[in-house]
Amino acid sequence: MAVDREQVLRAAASLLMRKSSATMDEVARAAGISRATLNRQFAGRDALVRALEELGIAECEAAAERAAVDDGPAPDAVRRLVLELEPAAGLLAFLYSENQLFEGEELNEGWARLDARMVALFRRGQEAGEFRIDLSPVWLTEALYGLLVSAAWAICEGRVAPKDFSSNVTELLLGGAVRREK
Amino acid sequence: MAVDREQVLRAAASLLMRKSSATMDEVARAAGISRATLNRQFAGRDALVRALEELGIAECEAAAERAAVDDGPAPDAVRRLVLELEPAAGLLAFLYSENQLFEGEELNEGWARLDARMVALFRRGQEAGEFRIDLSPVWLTEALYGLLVSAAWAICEGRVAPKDFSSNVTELLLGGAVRREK
DNA sequence: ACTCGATGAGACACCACTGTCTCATTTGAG
DNA sequence: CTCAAATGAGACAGTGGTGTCTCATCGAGT
Repeated sequence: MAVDREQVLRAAASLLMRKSSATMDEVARAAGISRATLNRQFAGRDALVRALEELGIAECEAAAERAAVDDGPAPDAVRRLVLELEPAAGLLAFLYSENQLFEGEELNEGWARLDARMVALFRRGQEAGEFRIDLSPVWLTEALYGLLVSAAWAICEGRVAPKDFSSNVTELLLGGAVRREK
Repeated sequence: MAVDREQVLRAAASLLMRKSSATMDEVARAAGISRATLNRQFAGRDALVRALEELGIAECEAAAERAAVDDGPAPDAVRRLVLELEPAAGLLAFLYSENQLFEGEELNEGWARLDARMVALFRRGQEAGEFRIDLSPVWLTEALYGLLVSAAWAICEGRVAPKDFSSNVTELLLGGAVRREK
């Protein structure tokens, strides 16, 4: 009987990704519960969004863990990371558009941890001579987020095939659009 | 005396990029006019957003025109395009997060025109052997938008230097992150 | 069968934002 | 200067979403 909190969060994320202005009533309906129950679990819209933020951070950190981003060649680590991040891309896309979170000058320190991890990954690749040094690790991190969001959106809109998600992001991020002579 | 309509739109875009949920009153204040005047020029928030959309499309098309995206090598055309698109990146970032526009299943045909133009550019590059063919033109177009928005955001947040805007976007989109042997 | 906790449905007041109105003031042209 | 148009400030009700409440129902464990 007890509502599965995480399942509610996933339904909310799935809906809010497509319609960020969805009503609490719509969210509840999408999760298959009543508005009353939704409010019992999350005290207000803010709390729901915060919970989604926490979930997003947790999923990203879990993905980074599974991908073992600190091991092996950096390009391979990026490939593994994107692969593991794919299931969280939709949630990430929602949080990305929710700039309200960062408006309150009080951004969750989880993002800082994640950013630091990503930046370290790209910096490691640069120091190993695998990544070019004229693109800052910070920008590469931002670009990774941007590409993940773009890919999630494009798939959601049906513009690109879901199966191409990770290869699209990885190949563009690492190799770029220009044809390379081997 | 007559309020400069375009100036109002720019102020609105500048504010809404940072706070997409800004009140009409906040928008008016940011534009240096009263709410009454704002409502006299744009009949409601929808009209304002639509006007911003039109402005964004017009700026992108003007940029594509100035960049002469159909002339010369495709990679150079992309470089010129990004360069010309830089002033519109902020507005683009706002519109990008305003998925409401596309929610109403009635997307402005201007976007379709722009998309077609971008897709044609990337396809041209592929057919000339300049771009790799394992990344679809549609995805490259989406990625270009995503990188533009990411760069605009990163600069707005102070994470990357404004002067690196075009090189960051262009170099990553065309060359990727991996170091290349010349 | 009983009971207790959780849920759904609905009602309710509250609040912020919106759109519109009025009126005094300002601006610019003739 | 004079006047008409535009603007700013404020008031006003309407609206949609929110948070809270009550009450009936449901379901699982005893």
